[in-house]
Amino acid sequence: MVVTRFAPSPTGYLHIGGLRTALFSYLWAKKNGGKFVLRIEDTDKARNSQEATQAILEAFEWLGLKHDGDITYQSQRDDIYAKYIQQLLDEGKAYRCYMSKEELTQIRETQMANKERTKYNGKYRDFKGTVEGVEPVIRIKAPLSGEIIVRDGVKGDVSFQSEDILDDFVIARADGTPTYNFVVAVDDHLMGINEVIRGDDHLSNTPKQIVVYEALGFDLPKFYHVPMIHNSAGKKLSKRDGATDVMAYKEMGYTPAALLNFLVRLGWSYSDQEIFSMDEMMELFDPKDINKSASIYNTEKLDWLNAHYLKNTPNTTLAQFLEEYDLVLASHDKKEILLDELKERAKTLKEMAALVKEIIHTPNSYDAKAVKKAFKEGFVDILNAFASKVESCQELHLPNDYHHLMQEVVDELEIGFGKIGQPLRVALLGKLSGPGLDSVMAIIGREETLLRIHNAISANS
RNA sequence: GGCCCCGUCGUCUAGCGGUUAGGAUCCAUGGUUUUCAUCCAUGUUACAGGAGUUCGAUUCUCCUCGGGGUCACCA
Repeated sequence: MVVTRFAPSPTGYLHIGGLRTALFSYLWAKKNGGKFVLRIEDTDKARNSQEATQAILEAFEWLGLKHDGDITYQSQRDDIYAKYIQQLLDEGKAYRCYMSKEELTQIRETQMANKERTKYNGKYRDFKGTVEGVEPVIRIKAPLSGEIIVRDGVKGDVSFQSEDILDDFVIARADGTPTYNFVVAVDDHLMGINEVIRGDDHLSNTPKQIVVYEALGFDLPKFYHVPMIHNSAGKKLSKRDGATDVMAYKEMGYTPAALLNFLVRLGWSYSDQEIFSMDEMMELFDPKDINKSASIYNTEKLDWLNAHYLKNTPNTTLAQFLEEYDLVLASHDKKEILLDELKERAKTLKEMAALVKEIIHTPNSYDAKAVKKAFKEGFVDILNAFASKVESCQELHLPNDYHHLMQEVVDELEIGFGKIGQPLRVALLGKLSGPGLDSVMAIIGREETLLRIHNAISANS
């Protein structure tokens, strides 16, 4: 069974890049009828917070990504890690190192001055005694030479020379807490994770983790290192790059379907297909089709996708989404006409909410340019002619009912459609752009239509 | 700097030795629409450079250049 995982450190909100690797992991597990588990990497007590964990969970909830089983918190597994550390100590695969931080720094500085790579010198590798007054760290015995090959499902086989990249790295700090590369390997194994999909910034950590796997006698999982998402400057996307908080996309009015579709196509493709429902993603996603190169984050396509999904969202769902924007449309008798009209025009839910408000609220001002263009000589007569038709007609419900009245005015006065359309538009909406007027009038109704026409005439003549 | 990864339109990408190098987005133009948007049509734009292998390289190899990642008692 395929078991994948998402393993964030809770130092902030869920970030767009993290969400993408989470999505890839989720899809791959689901496609294979496997499990997608969540592990919170909170071993750094100084930097992580409960709120951050909640923020990540909230984002998952919004997007409908469900993890399987209980969440694993690394902070609650100290005894497990201690056991494996002791095992390595007992087997002579790890040792206590009494080097002071000062001495370590000293060595590093010397190495840097000599333009050598910085590495621990192995001073305590074979040391058996103890040193008074120093709390030791525990280091793992890493191979001094030889080759480590990461068999990566995205990048192919990547070969590292031990002497280039390894030294006896710390697996437990002086205070006894274990370090990242150690716990990742232990937990991935213990949690049964056999397919690791993560950012390629971890590729160079992988040899270290392999050292841990091998020291403990664990089988290696399959690795997939997915390329970074870069900002427009070509650098790794970071929190400084503006909208990287997943929940910010909710506020901006994007739907989960659009965001997920956008992200799945960033670094992955399935021939020419652009639109993927969740079901299609689960059916078609395969990490072997992930791109090798980094992609630049650019939301133009997200806007297009969002607009696409809005057009194809049922009105009842749309009405629910819009409740986030203080719009209660459930009881509006013309909500179908309203939403049908607006979902073709809005790129985001936020925009759509604003458009709804523009229609249902009586305009309290008129755009100056629009007034100049539309309220030319004779407009009062035209509007009055139309208003009297509306007044004399009691049964007006559908856009077509209003359209007929406009047509009659146009025919009787022998004018073009624009002659009535422009002033009527400004009267109804306060500006020269917007949805079809017949629909607008059907939505706001006969009384409101008359009110807006009269308001416009008295304010502008 | 060492090590590692990457390099097709502005952007997301297809391509897996022979293609007029395809799609999407963006942008521009035209059409539809009383307006704006949608929608439809059309168009501009790409294989980083250089050697080699081959009858033939975007595709394989090497070098150069460019970009990125990583080098902690952070994760």
